Amino acid sequence: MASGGRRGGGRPTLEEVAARAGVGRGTVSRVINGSPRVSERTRSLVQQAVADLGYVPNRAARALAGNRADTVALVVPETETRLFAEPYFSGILRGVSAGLADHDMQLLLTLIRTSKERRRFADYLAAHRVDGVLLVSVHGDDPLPDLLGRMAIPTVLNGRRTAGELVPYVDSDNTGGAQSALEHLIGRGRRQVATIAGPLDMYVAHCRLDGYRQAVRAAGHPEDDALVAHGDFTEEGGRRALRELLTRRPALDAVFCASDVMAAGARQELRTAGRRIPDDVALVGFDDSAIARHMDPPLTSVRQPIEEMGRAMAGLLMAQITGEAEGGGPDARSATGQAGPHLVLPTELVRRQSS
Amino acid sequence: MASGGRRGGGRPTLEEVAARAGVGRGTVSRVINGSPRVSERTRSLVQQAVADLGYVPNRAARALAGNRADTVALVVPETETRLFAEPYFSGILRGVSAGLADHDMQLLLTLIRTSKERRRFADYLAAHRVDGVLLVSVHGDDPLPDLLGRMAIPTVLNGRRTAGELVPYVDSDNTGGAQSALEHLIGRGRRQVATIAGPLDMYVAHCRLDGYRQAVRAAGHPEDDALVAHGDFTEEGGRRALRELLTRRPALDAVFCASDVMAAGARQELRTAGRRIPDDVALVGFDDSAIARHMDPPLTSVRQPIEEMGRAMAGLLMAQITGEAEGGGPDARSATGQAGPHLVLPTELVRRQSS
DNA sequence: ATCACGACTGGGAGCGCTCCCACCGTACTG
DNA sequence: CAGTACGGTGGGAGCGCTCCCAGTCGTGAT
Repeated sequence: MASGGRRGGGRPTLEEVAARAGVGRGTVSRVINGSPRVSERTRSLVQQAVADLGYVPNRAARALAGNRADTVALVVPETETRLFAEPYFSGILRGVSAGLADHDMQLLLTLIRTSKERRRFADYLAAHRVDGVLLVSVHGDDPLPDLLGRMAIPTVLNGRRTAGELVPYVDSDNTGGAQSALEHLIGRGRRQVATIAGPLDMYVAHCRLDGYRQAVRAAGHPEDDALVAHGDFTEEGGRRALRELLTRRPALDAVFCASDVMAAGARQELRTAGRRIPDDVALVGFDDSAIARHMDPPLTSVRQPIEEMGRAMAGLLMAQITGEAEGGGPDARSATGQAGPHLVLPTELVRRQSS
Repeated sequence: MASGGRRGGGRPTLEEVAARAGVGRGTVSRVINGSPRVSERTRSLVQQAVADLGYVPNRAARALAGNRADTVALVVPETETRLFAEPYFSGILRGVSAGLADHDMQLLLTLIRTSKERRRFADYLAAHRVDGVLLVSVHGDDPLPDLLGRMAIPTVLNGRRTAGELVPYVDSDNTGGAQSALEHLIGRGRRQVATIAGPLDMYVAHCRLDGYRQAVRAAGHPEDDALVAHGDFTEEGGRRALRELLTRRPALDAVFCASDVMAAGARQELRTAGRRIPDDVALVGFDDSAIARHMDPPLTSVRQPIEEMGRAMAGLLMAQITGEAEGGGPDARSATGQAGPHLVLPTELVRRQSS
């Protein structure tokens, strides 16, 4: 009576498909998994049976027998509220999802709230619940990437922690993006271009500041540290930084902000100070978020190819999982403790009325 | 030596824990799953062994043997770009994740890209062995919820499709939110309050328009259909709708928009028309998104308790899965045509300078 | 002391799949 | 014409767990 599964009422099993096709279990498995060691005739026989029965392999059984999971985890530290307010996260998600779909991989989403959860997460992984991990928004001091490395779990970071990142990663060209913003500003005749940089313990902030400096130097402008202020990627930080800048260099005629949110803060402060945008001061942000489009005036900003980054992350991870050497990485190899494969995607300046 | 599992080298199994604790496999299982039919002494013995060995149950094995998955899927139609541009989605995600964490459930994220994928989705679910499904942003004509119902897969919707929604859902009080916005506007002396409603094939748009109408009526204002325009929740739609309104009722002194994005479009058009906000025309949006905070002037908007909605969805789903609602709950069966359990959470008006 | 009856406990029987080895026939080879 | 490769195939042996049925043991009633 109560034989058979209770829920999902009797989906066909491998064995049933085999019986129907008049072959053995092993053969069906081979067909399902695309093994070449099956004759064409048998293959189509099996495929017919699969179609007839509407057979779909049972993931749990597969995972158990195959010692794998067909699942990758996307790990997000929830403390990163910044992340959540932006389309950034959604874009990554989208790209990852698209990149994974081609491989019939599931996407497990893990928000890490507390350090307790972080510890528990290692156990999760240990229990073989995922074949690989994608890490979003890792800080320089995050032990997770290295932990994963030690456990030999394929990992890909979104953005590197330091210049010499060893774990495979996908990043956007932050330095280049900042440079293009500066070239744009300088090209339009701005002489005193200030910048509101992010906190330097974040590598991404470092890069953007670097791009700023390089462009200033390349243009032959004097390098003036008084034109550099730091924010914490928040609006309030942007406001504070702009007040500093205005105090130190009242004659500045352009500000490059390391994020749109800080630019929004800067804009408010500029208006308060009676400066017109872009007439008196040109403003450029970074991220090309919704804020940029809706700001008044609309904000020129550096766009990252977010969705592509997600897709690239999925690709890099799959390459690791399937063990391919993968010709995707331009220079680096994951061979011998050297830098793993990585991708740095180009950014693009989106010009709007603020500059 | 190299015997045992190939990857993640030999995590302890139930059997090993049993051996160490000097008990049987079944007993360990009982302890792990919190069965009461274990003596206190044995329990602590087992717990000690679990701790010593760092045992973590293998999900795949559990899923296979127990015919369940300890996993729920969050399904998002990717066509809803609107969803992705907003913190809405992230908020839901956050709430769901939090609500699920208490139950040790995994969150599987599924973006549905094409209608082909949508059709295959049933198989997908069956094969992937999901214990329940959370559906975000379902349209009125979406067959998925009913399909899931027929397959007896626990489901919770985010927002209902129609007034008489049969599938369990969590929604916010859209009608009430619109009402509070209108009361606010009318309370501040606005006489000709227009609205930019959403497309009426979306129930949420219906509700917000309803709230508008009810409040207008309650205030004793004349019901003027010329004060109602429709947008499609996009910025351009908002612009177009506002132009219509301005043509029909040049003397309007307030606009309630069914979304912040449409409000952003309306704002641009108002400015183009030389109307000052809020002096000439007060503007109120819905969603309290990032745009609202950064708009110029900052936009008064109706906030939904997004994260709580996510949490509530998780809770409702878990109740279904564990069977708490499956006979004892309020009209649990959706198959019988009764309304399933649901929750409608209150909204809150966030006042800013635009009104 | 005997019996019945719970409270606990051990372990067999799978869940549906992959892995892998033995095996089959056939087409070559020497 | 035996010998030797193979491409191709069937099915046994688990993967680590849950379910469930027999025990085993104490206890109270008779």
